[in-house]
Amino acid sequence: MEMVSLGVRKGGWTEEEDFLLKKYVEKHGEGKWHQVPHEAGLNRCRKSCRLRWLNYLRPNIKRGNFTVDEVDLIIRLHKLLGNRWSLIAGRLPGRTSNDVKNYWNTHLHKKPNDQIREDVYKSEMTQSTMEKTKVIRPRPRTFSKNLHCLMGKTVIKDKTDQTKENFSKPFQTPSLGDDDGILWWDNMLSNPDINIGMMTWTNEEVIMEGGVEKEKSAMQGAGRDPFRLPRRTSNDVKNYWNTHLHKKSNDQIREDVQKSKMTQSTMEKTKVIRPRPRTFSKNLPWLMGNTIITDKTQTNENSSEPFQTRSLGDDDRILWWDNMLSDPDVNRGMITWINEEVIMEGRGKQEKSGMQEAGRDPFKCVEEDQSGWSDFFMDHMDLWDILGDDVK
DNA sequence: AAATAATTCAACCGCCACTGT
DNA sequence: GACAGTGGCGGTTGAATTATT
Repeated sequence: MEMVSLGVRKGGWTEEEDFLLKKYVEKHGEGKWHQVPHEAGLNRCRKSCRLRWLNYLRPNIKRGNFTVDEVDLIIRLHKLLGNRWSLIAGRLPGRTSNDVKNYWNTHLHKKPNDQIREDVYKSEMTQSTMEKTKVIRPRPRTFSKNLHCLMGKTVIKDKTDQTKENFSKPFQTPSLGDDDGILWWDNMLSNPDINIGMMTWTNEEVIMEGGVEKEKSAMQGAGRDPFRLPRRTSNDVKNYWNTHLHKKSNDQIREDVQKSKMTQSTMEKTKVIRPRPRTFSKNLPWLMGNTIITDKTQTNENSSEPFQTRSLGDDDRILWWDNMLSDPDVNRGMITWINEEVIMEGRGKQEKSGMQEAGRDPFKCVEEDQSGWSDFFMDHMDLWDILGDDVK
């Protein structure tokens, strides 16, 4: 895992490196990343430092599963913005663009949207075994009909009937086949062309062609080149490699290990921080006999309070898990009025090429004292209606 | 229990836009 | 205008973990 290229460390970060980076950024602030490795005493490239800070060390990063509201917002914003993950993440307090991107790629990209919603909702219900979860819908906001970005638009009612009267209820997934349903909901179906059958010998031959040395390059090539193994995903190929082909070159691998032993022995052993697991298997031996205190469920009554972090005790084996969840300052609440303001303002200012023309962020923040501010606080139009209408 | 498949997510890579010279 | 340095972003990878067979 650990690699050294041109003297710069790669791979997982150690606690020591994290400490150095955090210490440096807290003292000098973000930015000037090219100086960070040298001045912080890190043998890392600037990009690696920046990424580690933004995605992991930065305060207020929100951990844990995405809520129904967050997923809802991701879907809508993705419909609006495409793969502009940083922009989408900017509307999800505490979430990083990497998290959003990963979530999209692993949960949302291949599933029908109604299935996504159902899954997330079920997941939330399951997680809350101690008390029932009340899903808090983002507060519907009202906007002036005179708002420049809304001029001439017809406001479409949310077909799920999520009105002011019932928005605190769990979201009702629109039934399948409801052709009067939410149209924005429908366009994210998975690609039916994916070959889900067994890996054939022919494909194996493709990989094996040319002998062991070519296996690895073919493996990489296949992962990157869709023409190499049509309709096979990189994951298919990877798993096939791991289970069928990898073992065949064990002798070669052992040789390589032997050869590299000399080099490895000179390398300093470091304690790499393992990625945090999202879920635990009930059968994990080190969890046996341990009591897990579940998250405090967020309800209407306590929605203003910070979440209670998971408490797993002092066991060294799970201490790191606790550490990763320990920041109580995370904004776990609903989308804020400011965020909605930002979205609306951005929509109004979009031009044909406005997204790029205006820089990477089409959403310009509006200061409270700027003109037009008060226009936002008006009649009965809610953000969801507007976004839903707009993305049709 | 072992093998296999699927999932997760931190990290890397390459590209692009911007800025200064 | 050309070039280099930098910051930022999205696409992708791959090890580890979990789920399923």
